Amino acid sequence: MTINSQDRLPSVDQKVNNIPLTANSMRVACSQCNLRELCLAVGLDDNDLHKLDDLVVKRKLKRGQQLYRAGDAFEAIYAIRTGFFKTDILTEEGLEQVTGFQMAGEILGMDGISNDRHVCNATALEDSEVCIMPYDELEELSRSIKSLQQQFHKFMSREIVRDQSLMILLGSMRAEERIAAFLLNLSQRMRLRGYSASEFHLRMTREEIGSYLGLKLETVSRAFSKFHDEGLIGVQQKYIRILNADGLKALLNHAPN
Amino acid sequence: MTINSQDRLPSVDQKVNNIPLTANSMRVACSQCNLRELCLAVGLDDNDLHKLDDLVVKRKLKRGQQLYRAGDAFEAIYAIRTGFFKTDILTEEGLEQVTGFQMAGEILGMDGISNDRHVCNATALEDSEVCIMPYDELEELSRSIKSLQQQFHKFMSREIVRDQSLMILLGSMRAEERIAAFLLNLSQRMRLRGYSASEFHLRMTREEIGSYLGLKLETVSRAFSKFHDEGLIGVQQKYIRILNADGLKALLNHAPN
DNA sequence: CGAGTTCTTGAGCCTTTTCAACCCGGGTGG
DNA sequence: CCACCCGGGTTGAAAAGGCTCAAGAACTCG
Repeated sequence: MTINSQDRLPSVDQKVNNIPLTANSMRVACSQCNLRELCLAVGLDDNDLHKLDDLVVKRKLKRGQQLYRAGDAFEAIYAIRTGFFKTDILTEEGLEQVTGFQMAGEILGMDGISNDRHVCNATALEDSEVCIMPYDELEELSRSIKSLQQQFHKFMSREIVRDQSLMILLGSMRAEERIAAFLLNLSQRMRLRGYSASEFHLRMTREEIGSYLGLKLETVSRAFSKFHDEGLIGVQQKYIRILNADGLKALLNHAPN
Repeated sequence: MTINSQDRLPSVDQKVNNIPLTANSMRVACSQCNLRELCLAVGLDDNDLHKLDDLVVKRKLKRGQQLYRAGDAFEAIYAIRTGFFKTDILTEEGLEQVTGFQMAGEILGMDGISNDRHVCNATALEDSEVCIMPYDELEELSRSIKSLQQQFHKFMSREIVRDQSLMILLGSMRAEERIAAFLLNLSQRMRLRGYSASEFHLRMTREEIGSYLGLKLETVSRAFSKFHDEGLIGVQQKYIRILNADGLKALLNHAPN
């Protein structure tokens, strides 16, 4: 069960062959990517897609490998082709705090633009593959391709909005609400990518979930157990089944008290 | 005590007179603005500054007025010339959560880019003045002026980074740490603008502070009182003096336990 | 000057954390 | 091949931090 495959997408594939896909294994064609409707390439025509192709290079990462670290010089942003990442920040006291989990089609690294240095670490939580988009070139290209510019701005703005909903979660929800929201959000993003929305493997530990949600791992574990007992979800370690999505949603709408 | 005045800035003022500043009171010249070193105009040369001038229009707001509301069509972003704003979101349950406080030189409205609708409300907390920058035109102009494009991207990225540090605050600090961090952050931003970093008026209520920091207003009040008793700050309602900034900082670095 | 906010402070309660013990599963090495 | 080890997960009991509720004080604004 993979991403919405090409049948849904405009048939640009015939014209693609002027790009030698095989010659350099690191080369990748946005025009052929089945994620292009999720990614920066949305709305580009064939011609512009090829220009984007020219600056994108691919990189594979093993589970546990870091794509970039806090403090690294900022050189590129990254689109996830396959796999799963977390971003985190080491606080002054040395605790890590997870700031996000990212999956296919999402963009990593935009935090680095502000100071020419990355402010967080990005780590692959499973074997993954990213498209490297050198920032200088992307900036230049987006000056000449209006829809690329617009798309890029939308991605940055979406990141801002995403961060704000996390702020709301952290600022106003109680533990079980946070966890319900987290599961529903994951489920929704899986669906968007054509995977099952009702069962999936968590790629992160309870501790990482807790860090992301501002909770301790024990609290996460307890909430999972409680939801399990109530028949809302099935839990076997990292394997999760959503048994009653409406029940989870009800936890959210209900005022904390 | 106003913003760092023009002595620090390049003397572009002589050439500015081709723009009739007086003719239309709503017209405003970035080239003459003493905030231009903080704002989108950073790094533009005279020529480009004038192009930016052409698209910027000014608007005044009284205390309590809203600049835009959640759901409004997104048409422009706004640079604050003078005054003080909050942004907030109404959650489904009808509670408002404050997502930020903004002051002179900061940009409002970038959340709207992602969906062509604003996702939060922006409200003036004192009489204020903003520069309206119609987004379509700004986008177009930033395709032709590289340093404007770069500056704009940096502002968006800075917003992402800012949101992430708030996430860390909300996710890993205890009440007193949050409040110490909040005061130090305000103080720092006042200093950047040439105001006193050690005494200022809070423009927001305890409830708004609490909402922003994920705390109840009583908790905010208690922390203020405690800091006061410890000689860290002076508090008289909204008038705050920072008496021992290092003492406040020490609260942060100290691991929660 | 009075009404309505906003702020402060106290007491008790509730949620989440802390600390600790234990379990489970998968690898490793004897 | 089994014993052991170790990281990750679960569960319980006690402690703590922040919240709720409530009353009263201080300030603001018409």
